[in-house]
Amino acid sequence: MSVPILVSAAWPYANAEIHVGNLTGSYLPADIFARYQRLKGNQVLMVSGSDSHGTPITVRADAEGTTPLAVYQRFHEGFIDLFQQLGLNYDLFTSTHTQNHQKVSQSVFLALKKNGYLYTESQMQWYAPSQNRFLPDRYVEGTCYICGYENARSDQCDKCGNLLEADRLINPKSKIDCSTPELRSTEHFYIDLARLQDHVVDFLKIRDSYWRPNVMRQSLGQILAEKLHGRAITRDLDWGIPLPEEVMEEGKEWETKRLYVWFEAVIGYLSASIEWGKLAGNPEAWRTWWQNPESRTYYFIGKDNIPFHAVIWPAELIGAGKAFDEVMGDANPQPLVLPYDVPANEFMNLEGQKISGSRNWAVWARDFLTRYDPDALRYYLTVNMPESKDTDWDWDEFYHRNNDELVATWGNLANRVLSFCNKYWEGQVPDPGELTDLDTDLLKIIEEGFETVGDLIDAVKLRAAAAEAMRLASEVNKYLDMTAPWQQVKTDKPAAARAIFTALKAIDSLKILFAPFLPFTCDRLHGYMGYDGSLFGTQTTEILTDELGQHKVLRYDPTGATGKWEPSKLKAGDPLRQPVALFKKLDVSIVEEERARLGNK
RNA sequence: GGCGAGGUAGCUCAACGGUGGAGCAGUGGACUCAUAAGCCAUUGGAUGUGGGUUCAAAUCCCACCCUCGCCA
Repeated sequence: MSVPILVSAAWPYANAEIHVGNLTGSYLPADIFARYQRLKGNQVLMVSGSDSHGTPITVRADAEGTTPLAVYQRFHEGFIDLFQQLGLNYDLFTSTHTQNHQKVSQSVFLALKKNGYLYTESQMQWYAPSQNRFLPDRYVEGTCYICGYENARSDQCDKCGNLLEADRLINPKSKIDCSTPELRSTEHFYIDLARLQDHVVDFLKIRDSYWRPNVMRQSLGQILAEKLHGRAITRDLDWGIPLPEEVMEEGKEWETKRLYVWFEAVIGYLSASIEWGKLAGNPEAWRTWWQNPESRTYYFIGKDNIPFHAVIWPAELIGAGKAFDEVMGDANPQPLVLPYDVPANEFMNLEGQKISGSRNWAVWARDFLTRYDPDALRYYLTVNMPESKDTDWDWDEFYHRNNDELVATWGNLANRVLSFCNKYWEGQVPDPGELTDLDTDLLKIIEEGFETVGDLIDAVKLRAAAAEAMRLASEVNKYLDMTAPWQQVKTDKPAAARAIFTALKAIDSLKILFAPFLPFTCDRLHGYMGYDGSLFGTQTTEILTDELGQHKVLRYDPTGATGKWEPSKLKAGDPLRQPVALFKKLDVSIVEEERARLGNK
């Protein structure tokens, strides 16, 4: 039975490079999970994209003297480059700056409106007559009316720390042109979360038994403590998604407003699924994951995003419901599937301190890959993944994990057995004759790994799953020491053949157990074991054009993927190839070299 | 100052109500197929401090101390 599984990975915000903490927080666990489910034969759809709207991007564009579009595109292309290098197999990695996403977001907006979950309200906001536009809070500075500090932001003073009432700021100035702004009333749409609260609480209670406690605490716990209240979903800005035409016809003032980025970015999971279907030539395909009660949707995110994915996004889905299909013009409207799990990770620190891009206290992923291999990074980030609490990236630990576990336990195991076999049986799997209990016991232990490792991945306990696979590799090393084929080969070659056959079969199985974590090296090992073709499909990029311009996407082509989550079927006489070491042993000097890079710009 | 997370073997972390574990490091040993890798044995612990609940607490409750983060 094949289950539809939607793997949603957090949308990286397109105004900064990706560091190792971002990877281990959401993108990497999503890929490991998706690869496992693909090997299992489930119907996997893994989607994400660049979050390309919002004030931080306009601020950066202003600072660099360029456009928000250029800022977003530069980082977006960097993300795609990184994800290819690291083997993150998105079925579609797109962007929120597409015509498709715009239409889907507007449809969710209209569906919420149709169901009565939107209302409008006025608020006072700084307006710059010199530019004919409203200014976001962080664009207005002035003198603090409490402490007299001259560069206080309009909403808050960095000197005395007080929250300020915008209309009492002394000598307000626009940060853009130093002109004097004035307060004007502006009207916005709000989502009526108070009226959706009961539905959201029911949704969360059903999932209480299997969600991570930290996620439950920040969703259900928070709601029960503080209640939900309406939240503005539009703002005065020109970079972002305009309101639907139906709304703009209601009044000219709506033409200058955009959807708030927190409201539309999460809709990306839905819009990307729809875009993927169109690209695959099946525009209805998205319904398999979004309208099928059997479908399971997983959202891999960092802890900073919990309220948006565990509360607000479900509220949007509940509030839109069948009306989404109606707005999109479908004759047989169906409700939308709510999140099955939100396995949010905590944060990864770096050498004992919080990662900080501005202080260059970070290990940048693309920079890392110029010196080390992707599987070495994937392994260390997996065994040190912050699944239940913050963890620490430590270069000395990276060095040890790489050399002592990846190289010594697993890589060396594959290498020693393949080399030995090539030496004495001329590159063929030897005929074992009849297996002894010792042999079948080992093979049984390894076969059980497909259950134990698989169950752990299913439960999104990835670090435990990787540790279990490594433990099984250790079992094979023990078996080899017990049988000692290097001695047997001198006195009893059939016995040596039996041991090497058994070890080869175990390694062939371990190759699959490790594949979700270490796809590059497992694919190479697949070749050394004599197979043609690869375990997984291939990644491709494409440039697409729509009314908003061009956007680059990363896609996944499953054609030619031969990997299956099942024990080895290797048999006597199968040909093998000459192995090359799977992993690079690192010199201890890298620890100090890498530490010296930190904090320097 | 408020909120949150955490303090378990030298290091990184599991156990989260029922005899304190793993990996690495350390020590001793046998082996040599392999990237001087692997294997066997073994030394390390008032689970931050003090109280409480319980037949039973690293685990639940309270106070305090320390670390880190977020907000201020």
